[in-house]
Amino acid sequence: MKSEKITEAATSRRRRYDDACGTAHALDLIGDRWALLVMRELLLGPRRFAELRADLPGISANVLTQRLGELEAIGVVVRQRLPPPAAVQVYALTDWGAECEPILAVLGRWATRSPWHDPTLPLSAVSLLISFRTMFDPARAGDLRATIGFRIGAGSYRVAIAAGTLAAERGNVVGTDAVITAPAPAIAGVVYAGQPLAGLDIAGDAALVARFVTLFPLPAKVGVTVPAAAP
Amino acid sequence: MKSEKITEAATSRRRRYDDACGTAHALDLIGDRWALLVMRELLLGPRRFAELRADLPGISANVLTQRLGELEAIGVVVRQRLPPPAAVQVYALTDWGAECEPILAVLGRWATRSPWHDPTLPLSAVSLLISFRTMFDPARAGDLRATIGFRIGAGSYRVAIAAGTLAAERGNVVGTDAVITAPAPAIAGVVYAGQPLAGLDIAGDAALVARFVTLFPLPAKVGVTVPAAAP
DNA sequence: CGGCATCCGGGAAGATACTG
DNA sequence: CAGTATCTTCCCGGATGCCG
Repeated sequence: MKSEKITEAATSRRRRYDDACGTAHALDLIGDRWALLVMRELLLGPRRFAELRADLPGISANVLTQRLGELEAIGVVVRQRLPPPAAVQVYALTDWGAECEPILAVLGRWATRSPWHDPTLPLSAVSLLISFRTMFDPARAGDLRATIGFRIGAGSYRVAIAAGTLAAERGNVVGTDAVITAPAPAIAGVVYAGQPLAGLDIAGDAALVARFVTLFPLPAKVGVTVPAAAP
Repeated sequence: MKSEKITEAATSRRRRYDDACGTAHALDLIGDRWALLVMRELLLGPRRFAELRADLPGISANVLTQRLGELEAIGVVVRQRLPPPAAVQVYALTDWGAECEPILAVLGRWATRSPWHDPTLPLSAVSLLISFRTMFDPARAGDLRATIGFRIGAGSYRVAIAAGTLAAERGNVVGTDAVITAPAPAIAGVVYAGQPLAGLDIAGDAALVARFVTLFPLPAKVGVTVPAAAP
């Protein structure tokens, strides 16, 4: 019964591009609305249904259920039941699913050039951390070596910079050089919209944080050359 | 009047993600059905409406009209009227629009690992040429230096390989070391599905073509570990 | 023929309420 | 908390027709 559903969802989708192009096939697999954003929210580790719903503003429960089922059917997401006592169900990316990160990175970099991109909209913690991976500029970091902890809502994360590389992951903040406690949009406002550092709760090396927030330059906006109608 | 339509289409779309994440904004801009594939068809130069429709199997005229209008409104496509005598209208990518190529490349590479990817489906000439850019393996090319011409339907293209780089563009085939005349799916079948070279019409250096078709290895398929239902 | 508007049917997405 | 059921909205796709 379940296997029928798997093959049905994976192979005989109603609306598909009949195209050998890999791009078209990718869109057949993960081109549905919300699909890529669900995968984004799983990039830093397994999540529960309610967490996903809370961090995907505007998704409805039935659509989330449907997307998770389809992503599971194509082998991008697996459903895991944690062992007792915490016998809750979580969703995780498969290895192949996790390989979607370059897709998110390239899409994000392309879109930050858009004249309509608004970095002050709501933002999930995972989005922020992944954006650090995407937008990190090794040249600006130079030989900086530091770790910074983040407390965002109920979650904690750590970012390590060393030898021109950046690692961002879920984890506790003990032993980091500085700890930032703030909502994700507030941090994004400082890093990506030039808002003052004063809005953040910073513990530890404040000078380090002041430098950290300069390591993620946005590409130049495309000129507002939207073709106007000829008079 | 036109400007109203522009701001309407670009800023007040009905169904949008309220998310500062760059990926989400990219999907707001070019996440609609067919949008990326329309951009793909323009990557090798301006095209006319009927050409686009012919190379996007299954798109309907009104959807193509709508997509082109939206892509124009956001500044990704421009409409050009060629000067007389060939006073026809063509659609072209803007500079920003052309920067979508890494998106197509990354999506395509990710999807070729799919167990359901079928390289024998229909394929447009542009898709094939762009796939050469995406899948080219410099290590396999070594110090090969060659040019190959393609006659696909009514169009002609040329691929130049030198110093471990590949260039693929529209252009005539004169002066190339070999010329392949065949439909795009037939060429794709040889390069990506291991079909015999015999099916292609080859003029010039046949040994070069035999090597050329080995320069585009596909990544390993993901194991068929689609989670089965527990018995 | 090229491009666009309009109408219609089907189906996916969105919102809300409800259940184990 | 983790979904399911139901209803509405609206996008996609196909057909037709208008107009240059």
